[in-house]
Amino acid sequence: MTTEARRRRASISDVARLAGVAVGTVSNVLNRPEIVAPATRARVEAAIKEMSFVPNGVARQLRVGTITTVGVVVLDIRNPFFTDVARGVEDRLALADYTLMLASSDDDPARERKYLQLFEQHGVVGLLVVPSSPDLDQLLEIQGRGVRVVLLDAPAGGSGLSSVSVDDEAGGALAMAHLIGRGHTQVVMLNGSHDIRQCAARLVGARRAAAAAGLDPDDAVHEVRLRALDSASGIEATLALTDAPGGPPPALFCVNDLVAVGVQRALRLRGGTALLESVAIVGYDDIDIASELAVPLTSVRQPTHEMGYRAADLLLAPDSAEIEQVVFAPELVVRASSAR
Amino acid sequence: MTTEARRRRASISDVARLAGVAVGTVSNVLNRPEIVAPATRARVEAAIKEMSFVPNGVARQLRVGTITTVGVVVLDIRNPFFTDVARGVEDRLALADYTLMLASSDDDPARERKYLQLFEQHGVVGLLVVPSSPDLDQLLEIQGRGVRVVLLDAPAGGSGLSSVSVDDEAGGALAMAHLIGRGHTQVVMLNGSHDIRQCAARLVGARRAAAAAGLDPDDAVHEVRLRALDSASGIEATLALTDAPGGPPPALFCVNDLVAVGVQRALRLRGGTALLESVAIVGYDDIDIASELAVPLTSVRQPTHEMGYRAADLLLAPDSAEIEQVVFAPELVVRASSAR
DNA sequence: GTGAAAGCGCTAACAA
DNA sequence: TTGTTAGCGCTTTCAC
Repeated sequence: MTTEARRRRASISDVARLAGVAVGTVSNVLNRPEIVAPATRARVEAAIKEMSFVPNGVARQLRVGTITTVGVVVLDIRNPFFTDVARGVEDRLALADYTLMLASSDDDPARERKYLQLFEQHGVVGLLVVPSSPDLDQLLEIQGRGVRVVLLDAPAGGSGLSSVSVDDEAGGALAMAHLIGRGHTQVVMLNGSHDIRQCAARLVGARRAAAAAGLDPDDAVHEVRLRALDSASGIEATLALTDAPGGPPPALFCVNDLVAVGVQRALRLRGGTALLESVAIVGYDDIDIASELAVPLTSVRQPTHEMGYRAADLLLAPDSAEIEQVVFAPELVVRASSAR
Repeated sequence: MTTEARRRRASISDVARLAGVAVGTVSNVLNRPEIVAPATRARVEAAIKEMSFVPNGVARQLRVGTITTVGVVVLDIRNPFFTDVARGVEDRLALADYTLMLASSDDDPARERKYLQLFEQHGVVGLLVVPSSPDLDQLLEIQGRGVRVVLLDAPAGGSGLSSVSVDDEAGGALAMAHLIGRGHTQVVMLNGSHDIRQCAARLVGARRAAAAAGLDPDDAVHEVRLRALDSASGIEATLALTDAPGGPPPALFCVNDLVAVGVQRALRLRGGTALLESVAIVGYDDIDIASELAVPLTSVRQPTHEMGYRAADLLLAPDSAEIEQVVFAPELVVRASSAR
């Protein structure tokens, strides 16, 4: 009643008092309006409007226990690959009238932990995560507490988690085999940290393809480690390579398209279109603009939308605590960057 | 104690019982471990581990009332412009040890409503939103209930909300003036729905620039409405334009770079590089790959990261319920697509 | 059809 | 230092 009363958000009991009914009745008009008498209902609704009352979802959730939100944690929100996957998740979730909340771990296990904890504490019904480290303990624990967890873009192996991923070794092999088919026997792979599973696996695949072609993997694929998987790192590494005594390598396999974009920029910076056209480049992800680059990019395509969709599917599946591993196959899309 | 007991998640009182202490003590080891005796603390910690207890964040929040999460709602999560802004937000938030949760409204006011409601019910401390409609009522209401709200990429005008935006009219004018400077007196603007403020404003700016150059706006800028702001729509519209009697227009102003990417693809589809090089194209946003397209794209750059950072700044500002409008200036980046 | 009251899991006084 | 207890705002029996 004092002026300071206006500071606090109205609660259900404030509404009840104003309408002259019990809190239970207000709750009823909120949740089962049909069972309350029209007259009281009108009174309550008026009171709700009057106080601009919004039910406290936190309290509701505490009482009811569940919520229809799914948390998604990806490595990098600026990478179209992940947002495309997220879109697939969202599309599937929408069918079931669930909502999605997204967070980006930035490849940092500490941030990942934090977000997982945050989501769990918020009571999400499930978690879709692109793990930033091979350590699945936290996820296993979370699953143990009844939250449904599905690994995204990483195979769960025998860990006890469901997962949806793409065969990265196959993708690496596809890229390397293609380059070898074009006559390259020495390729530089611009790769990320091996702590990132995808990076390690793509290298393994590339080496396997080299071996399969009768080459010595150690000689055929030379790895350069990037400190991040974006175009800036691609520029940096390519500049260094180009300025080194041997000059730029004749063939480059980039662990993702963003890096390849940086490579193209750096090559053009140093030697214009001529230099750019003289090196074979293969990227990974086949993001939207791969086909529109200065030199359209050969890339390994992954079924992003489908991955997200399928992962959400698994998440939403009937309680059958069935653990399932879905592995999609990548596909090589050949364009000018490697096809001269 | 029965087998069914393992079904439910352990609560603080379960832990207390197992450790032989009071719930308050468990709460203390959780929140102020230093004030509890080492011996009891050890006992409690053992019990916590034993039961794999995770505090119920929902209950905590209900009790404590607040939380350090900020909700961000953007129009399209796949548009790099928005994710770059989100990154700016995140960087600022991290400084204050706040976390960000992201959702995409997909330009759909109904979805926006839903997410805003979800975030509010989850008790976020603040909301950063790129509004999908000019109707700010819901946001005003939310702010009225004590949640801090800052508009992103839209000026709040006199509505009573704070906002961080870029002058879209100026951006449209920049693009148009440039094209006029290149000798074009007829430009087609590939635009989105005028319900999207940015789209409407950029057109206004373009017309203003035409008028300023002594041209008749109605004649100089011909608008084509896209149904979405992505490359697919750009392709579709450009194909239609190109196949029409007059052929493709000599100058195109795209409301964003994604659309411009589609334009380039469509032109190449119809007339190869020759056709592509014959039309002047200006995009908007200057996304990362604008400079790496087949024909590097002239584009209007917006300070994305800074926008997000500043918006989060406003959100986090001391309770001084100061309403503030920040407007950044756009900048034209000229590249080959318009510079022949 | 409506009211009263218990309790979801937790924190913060306050007592002991 | 530790225990007890009152509520945070809501839903849901169970009476009336």
